[in-house]
Order: sequence, then C-alpha cells, then structure tokens
Amino acid sequence: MNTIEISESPSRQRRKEARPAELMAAALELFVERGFAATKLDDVAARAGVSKGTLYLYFASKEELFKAVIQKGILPVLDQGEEMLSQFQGDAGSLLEAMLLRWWEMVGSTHLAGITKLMISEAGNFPEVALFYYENVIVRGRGLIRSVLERGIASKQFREMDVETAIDVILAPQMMFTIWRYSLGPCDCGKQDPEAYLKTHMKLLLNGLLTGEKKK
Amino acid sequence: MNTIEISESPSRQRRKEARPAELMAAALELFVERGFAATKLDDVAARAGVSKGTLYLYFASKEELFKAVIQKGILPVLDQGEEMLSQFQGDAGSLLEAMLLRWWEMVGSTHLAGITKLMISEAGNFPEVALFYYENVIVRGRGLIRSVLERGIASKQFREMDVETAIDVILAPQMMFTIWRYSLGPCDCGKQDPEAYLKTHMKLLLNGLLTGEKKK
DNA sequence: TACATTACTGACTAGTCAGTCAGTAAAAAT
DNA sequence: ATTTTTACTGACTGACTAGTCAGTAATGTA
Repeated sequence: MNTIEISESPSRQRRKEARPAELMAAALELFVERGFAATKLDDVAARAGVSKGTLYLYFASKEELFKAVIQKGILPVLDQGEEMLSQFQGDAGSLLEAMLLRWWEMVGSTHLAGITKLMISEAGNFPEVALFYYENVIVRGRGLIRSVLERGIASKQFREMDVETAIDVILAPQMMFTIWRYSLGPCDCGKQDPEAYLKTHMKLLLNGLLTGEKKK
Repeated sequence: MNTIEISESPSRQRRKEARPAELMAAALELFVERGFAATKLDDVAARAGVSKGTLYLYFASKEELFKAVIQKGILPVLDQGEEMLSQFQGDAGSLLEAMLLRWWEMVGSTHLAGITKLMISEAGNFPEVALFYYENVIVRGRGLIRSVLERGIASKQFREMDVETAIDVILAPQMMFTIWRYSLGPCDCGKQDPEAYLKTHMKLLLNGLLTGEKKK
C-alpha cells in the first residue's frame, strides 16, 4: 500500500549524474563574482538547488571544489584549439582570426571567461593550482599562437618579429576584454558588439604584423 | 587656555604622521597578495609594526582602509600624467613612449602596480569603489592616451584609426604585464628585463600605428 | 515484508576574525 | 607636582562559516 512506483524516473537519474556539473557551474559563478574567500558554500549549494551536505558528497573540501572548477572547465578548450591548428587549411592570417573568434565563442562569450579572472585573483592563494594552470593553459595557449605566427613568418605573410612579445601583444587585449566583463565592465555599459570589437582589434594588429600591402 | 603649541619632538612626530601611510602600504601588499576577504587586519597591523587597535585609530573599518589604499595610491599618478601631456614638446610617438615609460617607473615597477590587480579582483564586492576607480583612473587614463593619438593623427604621424579600440590595444599589454607580476608571474621566472620588453612592445605597436616609413 | 542502498538534508561544532574598549605609558600643559 | 592629552595596546565578544554526521525518504532487492 505504500508506493505505486513510477517505472521511469529519468529526470532523477539524469540529475544525479549532472550534480557535480551543476555544483561546479554555481561555484564558478560565485567564485568569479565574489572571490574564493568571500564565497560561502551554503550559497553555492543553494544556487545549485541542493544543501551544503550534498556538496560534500561530491567534493572533499572548498579547495577541491575550486581546483575542479578550474581544471574541468578549461582543459577541453585547449584540446579543441590544438586540433584546429592541425586541421586548418589556409593562410596564417585567416587561421589567427579563426582561432581568436573560436576562442571568443567557446570561452569569451560564456561563463568560462570568468576562469581567467578567477585564476588571476586567486593565484597567490593557490600556488599549486596556479602552476597547473600555467603549464596546462598558458604554456599551451601561447604555443598555439606561436605556431600560427611561425607558420605566417615562414610563408612570408607576416614580417620578421620578436615572436614571444608578439604573442603578448595579440593575447593581452583578448584577455583584458574577457577580464573586463567580470570586473569593471558593469561601470561602462555603453560597450559595442564584442565581435565587431574583435575584428577591429585584429585589423589593428594585422596592420602591424603583415609584410607589405594592407589587408582588406 | 589658549595654547599655540610650537613644540618639536622630531622622531615621535614623524612616526605619528607616517602611521596611516605605513598601514596603507602594509594593507596594499596583503590585499594584493591574498585578496580583500582573505586578508586579516591583525596581519596588516603586524606588518606595519603596530597592533590592530592602532589601525582603528586611523581607519573606521576594513572597507574604509580598502578605499583609502585605492584612492590615495593611484590619484597622484593621473595628476602627473595630465601635467606631462600639457607640458611635453615633441612628436606624438615620442610622447606616447615617454608616457608609457613614465607609467612603468611610477606604477608598473612599484607596489602601486598591485592596485590594478586588486581593483579587478574586488570590483564585484565594492561597486562603489569600482565606480570611483572607473571614473577617476580608467576614464582619465584613457583620456590621456586618446589625446596623444589624436595629436599624432592630426600631425599625420599616425594613420587614421578607430581610436577607442587603439587605446585598448595599447593599454592591454601594459596592464596584463602589470597584473602578471602579482598573479601567475611566479610561475615563469625566466622573464627578461621589463624595460626591454616595453620597448619591443612599443615597436610592434608603432609599426601598426605609424603612417608610412618604419621608425628606428 | 524486511533489509539495503542511494541521494540528500540541515542542525550543530569548532575555529576564525572584524570591531570594541578599558587600560597603559609617556609626553605636554598647567 | 598634578592633570590632560596623545598614541597605542591586546584581551574580549559576537557574528559568521567550513566541515560533520545522525537522520530522512525514496527506491531497489531478497
């Protein structure tokens, strides 16, 4: 007489597998918004729609949750970038533009963008995670751009240059634009369309990078 | 009871006036290192060589201390920049280079550099301070670069360009370089001389900015 | 029916830290 | 010599929160 069981409980089942991902998404938002120390696990759990106890079923501590957010969030992006590099048919300038646009689609325009700001803010408190991030995101990311620049220099499309510095000059505006959204962005609401901005940025960069005649 | 005190007690007197500055310096270091929430006022006081009670003689709360660190630290720099702009005799390219170098001397190479990272990290938790920073540092700072670019365009030294985007492209590598020192910098010790880096960066930028013949 | 398992809960504890305040000590004023 | 003022101290408190764990409730299994 107790229960007539409903044979399929698909939502329940799906939820169970989704829990850690939901918790990590909630944690990312709050960590980015408030910083690690100022984020309460009660709030993380509440935003994911569970209690704090549940959080501890999936993550051993606040710090483990932090690590998981960083690692699981960003690594797939690098994998995709490296695949793109090996597959792409076309000139180096187009490849550079395609990569930056792809990065915008996958990271810049999503919540993952917050990881950049989060890592910068918290690197001092988590040197071990910072090292992981440095080796698996920064080094690999710079490697991607380096390959593109070297391909362009070899094909004479790009002029000779100090490649390492050029990587910084290319990546810095991208990163600042990303960080901006999660810091002082709310102060200047009047910013234009991000994709238009990226194109203008690319044009300015390329006019400094391209060999001779102006592009476009 | 009317007393006009003309008394000199030099070492004691100097210390008294220096206290708030010492506390702000200690606070800046720790805020930058650990973030606002993770910084303990006992540690700030200890680093300044006083007790926590003394800190509360000069600052009404942790938040007021934070505001003072940001405001008192960075405003003089903007004043100097604006004076430099109005005084400088020379072409726009040299002015731009001189300003970025001056900025490096006064901010980039000092502890003040940490304010950039601090503000980015904590903007979400202090919207009021963020707005102050935006209006008094970001807007004024961008205004400086805008003036230089417009001067250069008017004199035909610089090509026509989207000025607002160009400002970003110029400032972003500077800011990232600054932020880097206080976040992931410790992970890659093998960085070269900062001034050499800034020169290379300038050269890459100018080759994208200058009208025709290459400079230098 | 009885027992086991899975997923989750939320009150509780132990430790931390911003902010307070009664008190000290030494110089300055009277 | 006595009182006032200045500069500072550090033990204390109240609020807050990471992490725990005994318990609930639903479903699965024997």
